[in-house]
Amino acid sequence: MTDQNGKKRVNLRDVAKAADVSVATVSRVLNSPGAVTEKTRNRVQEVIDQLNFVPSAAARAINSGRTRFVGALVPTLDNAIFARFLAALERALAARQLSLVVATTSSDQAIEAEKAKGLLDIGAEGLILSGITHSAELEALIEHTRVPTIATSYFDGTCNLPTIGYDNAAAAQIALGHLHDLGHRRIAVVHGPAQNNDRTQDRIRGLNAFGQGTELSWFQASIGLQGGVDAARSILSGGPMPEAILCLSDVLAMGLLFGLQGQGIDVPEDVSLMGIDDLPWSAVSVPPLSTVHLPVQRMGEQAASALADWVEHQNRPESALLHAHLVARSSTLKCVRGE
Amino acid sequence: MTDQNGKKRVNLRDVAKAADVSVATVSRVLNSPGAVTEKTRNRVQEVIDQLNFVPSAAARAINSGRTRFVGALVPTLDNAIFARFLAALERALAARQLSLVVATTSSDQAIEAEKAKGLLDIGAEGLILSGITHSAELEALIEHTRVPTIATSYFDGTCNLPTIGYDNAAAAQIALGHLHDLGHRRIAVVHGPAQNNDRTQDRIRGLNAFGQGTELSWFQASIGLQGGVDAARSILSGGPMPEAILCLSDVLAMGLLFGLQGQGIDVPEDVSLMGIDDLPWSAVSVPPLSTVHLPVQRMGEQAASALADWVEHQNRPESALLHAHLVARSSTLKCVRGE
DNA sequence: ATGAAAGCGCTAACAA
DNA sequence: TTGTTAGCGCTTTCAT
Repeated sequence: MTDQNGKKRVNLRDVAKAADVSVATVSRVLNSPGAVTEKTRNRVQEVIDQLNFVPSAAARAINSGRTRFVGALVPTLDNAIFARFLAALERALAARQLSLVVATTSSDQAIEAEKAKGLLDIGAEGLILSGITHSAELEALIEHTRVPTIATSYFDGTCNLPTIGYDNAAAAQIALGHLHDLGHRRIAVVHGPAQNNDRTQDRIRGLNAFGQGTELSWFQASIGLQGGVDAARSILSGGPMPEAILCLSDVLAMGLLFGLQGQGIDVPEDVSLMGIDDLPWSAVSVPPLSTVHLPVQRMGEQAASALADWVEHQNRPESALLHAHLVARSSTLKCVRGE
Repeated sequence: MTDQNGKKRVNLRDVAKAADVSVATVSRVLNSPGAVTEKTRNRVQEVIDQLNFVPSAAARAINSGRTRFVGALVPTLDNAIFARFLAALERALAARQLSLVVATTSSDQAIEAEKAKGLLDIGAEGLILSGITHSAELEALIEHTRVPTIATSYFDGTCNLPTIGYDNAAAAQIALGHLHDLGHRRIAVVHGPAQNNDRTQDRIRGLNAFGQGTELSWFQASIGLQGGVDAARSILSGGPMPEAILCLSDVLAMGLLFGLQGQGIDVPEDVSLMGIDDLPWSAVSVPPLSTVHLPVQRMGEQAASALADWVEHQNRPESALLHAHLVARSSTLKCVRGE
């Protein structure tokens, strides 16, 4: 291979020649230094440094079958929750000498399958997915290639794939439980598109199973901040004001907060507001947002170490449940009925 | 190479044998289909599909020198401005059959250099950097390997590297100009750590050059939202209230907004507030934030196409200046002096 | 402990 | 148009 400029890259043979050893020996000092005399090893290493030799990843991959990179498929980078997850994932992977190739799916299973195939085609040794619901093609692809794959943001001990994540239904129930404890019963629930999002579906399922005399009204918002803002309008124009609003994500809650404030509604005096995620801004908004903390950073770290271990030592990990917990701040207040 | 399971992957030879042609012919239908009879081509293609053959990226890379991926180095994923940029970049690269490997630098030049080297070692064909200030090692690395590299978020026609970005000094001046037009003179400027951030340095430089009777007081905030919140406290306790506050990023402005509101200060009645970036939330906050729109999505697209063209056709791109523009919303108000 | 040599899967001359 | 064959840079037996 020649560089784009023209002078060829230093290769094993060059090093071997310069160090007056065989290519095998050079290869050894690279891969199993213990199998080489210290004297030889030092000499070779010196030449390597001097010649600025970097083994070709491609050639190495072709022989060892290892490419040292994995792929992650997330719905979007435009939501801090995924960005935070990926940041932690990338950091933890890098510590294990693995690179991360990121692909976004726009929550579209067809795109997801296509990009996953693309990642595998270019040699990804493992895959990180979001959620456990995927297209038949993707499932077949994983089944067929047996590529180490971990589903995240979702916990399901019975899933074919190892899952590392939280119990979304429980997280939603924690939120609703908090509102319930404060005495709220008539609660508006705002969620994003549930169609292709099993995390959202699960949260909805969790709320429906909650019971305890709660009276839930449902609002589906479009994705992102603006969806929350619009939902505020829907809620305000859609009959009596609920006692509390539960958003199934912090981004939505932020939109709601702004939407309500824009209409002169005070949170939490006029209505309690809750989110799920615990993004950085939730701690500092005015009022600070009560929410359910989802341990996405830990999820990133655990997914990284589990996938690394699977890829390197064929240890298929067990699913891991990460605990979500309530973060009660001041956007929720005890319910005072009949003013 | 055998798969992690054990059955070996289908290779060119298998296909050739099954289709009863030579490996060269199979290679041709893959790479220059025009050079093969339609009849042969179809037959081979059929076998390829049937055997589910996927060419080995590593083997291809070793011969062609192409790996079809590039690396991007950003300070963090934890700021929407970079996440948005990367999202656009990834999308545009994918459209050109290039994958994106993301690495974060924490705004540390040593980490940046190290990760850049790692990316090159694994075969990155091109690099996207943030800003134009980098460690000597990284500059030497780029110089030496001649790897196509584009600096973003910064425009500098005289830079060694092609830059694709906006004029940070001008962007800051647009913001200050807006405040000036509204009659504000005593203005607090809040910026993040400038040490390793040439974008911030440039914005500061731009403001210093503005003149026109403005009286700037400077506040350095720590990174992120919390930095903005803290800065609000500093400003409030640090002497007379300024007429306006100019934040050198929207994240900081958001922190400021919350910090001020938390102290009972009304924006924009008590003080005008401005940001730079134009993140999604800026349009919907209460009040909506006046800011300077930085075209990061377009930057992602342009960087992708420029880098792709460079990598594929050795066309080194010219630097491109993307225009930032004022987005006046309601967080800024005409200055009323002496109440 | 070291070396020689046989591939890994593919591309690209060169021949036919 | 198609086939033969020589590598690409490395790892890995198998000898020595």
